[in-house]
Amino acid sequence: MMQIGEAARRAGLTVKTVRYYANIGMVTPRQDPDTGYRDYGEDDVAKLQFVGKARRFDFSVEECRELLGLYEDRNRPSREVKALTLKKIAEIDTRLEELHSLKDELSGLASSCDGDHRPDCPILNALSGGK
Amino acid sequence: MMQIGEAARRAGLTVKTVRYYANIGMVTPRQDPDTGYRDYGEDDVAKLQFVGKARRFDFSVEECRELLGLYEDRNRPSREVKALTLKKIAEIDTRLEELHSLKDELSGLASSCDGDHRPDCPILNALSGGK
DNA sequence: GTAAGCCTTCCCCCAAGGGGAAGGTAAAGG
DNA sequence: CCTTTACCTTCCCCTTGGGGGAAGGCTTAC
Repeated sequence: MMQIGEAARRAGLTVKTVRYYANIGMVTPRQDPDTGYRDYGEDDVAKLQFVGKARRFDFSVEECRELLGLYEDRNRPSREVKALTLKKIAEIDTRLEELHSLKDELSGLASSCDGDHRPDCPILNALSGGK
Repeated sequence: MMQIGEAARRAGLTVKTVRYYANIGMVTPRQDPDTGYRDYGEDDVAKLQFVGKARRFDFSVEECRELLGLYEDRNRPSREVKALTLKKIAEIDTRLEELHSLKDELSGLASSCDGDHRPDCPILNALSGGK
């Protein structure tokens, strides 16, 4: 059993983040009745690592909570996990397309602009153009 | 001169958003001293359209404020506008790379998972793996 | 007279924590 | 024994870009 600092270090998270996860009921450690200190076990650290990794995969905190539930359920069908993953991939695809088209438009504008000392600027002209 | 609803409609923004831009001092209309109503002119609507479009290009509100300053300065060098645009393009590139690698990793996990009724799930195994 | 459709300010809400204040606790050093 | 150091606790405000809705004021139409 360890204090929050050690648990955070092992999970690669900040203390603030770990405390936040405790507050929202995602990873709830035991609490020492004497000191009031949170007390983390190995299983808690494993959950924190799991959540940290899922967050890095762009899963939201709510999605992490869901994944964590599946993770703890020894009998869940892998179907559910895969569905969440595919949904996340679809979201990433959507965002990729948006960013690609944004980049194309901005690149077009940038290449049409001299970028010198003179005031004429096609970028501003485009931004002020209708719609 | 028009009321906020009409200005918002013309700029393709919500009233809430237009009011927000007034509050943060980005597009500040005249105020009717009798009714207290905001009073927008054609130039204000043009600015709102400008900001709306820049926001759709993923410029932050602060960046929009900067662009708007340049837009209003008839003598600004186009260099400054181009620099902001290139910076934004670089940010988009960074995000694109992040999302690409996320997608690759998630796709790899998803394809290795049967997604059936059985509990074995390589996705969860990967998420619970070290690091 | 009152209902509709504008407008105003004011305040709380979201995600996912970060920053920092004020104060309790435990162990090591002088 | 006292103090410093390094932990820990709760509490509250801040971030982005507004959305939702309450409570109230106006003019116009019926």
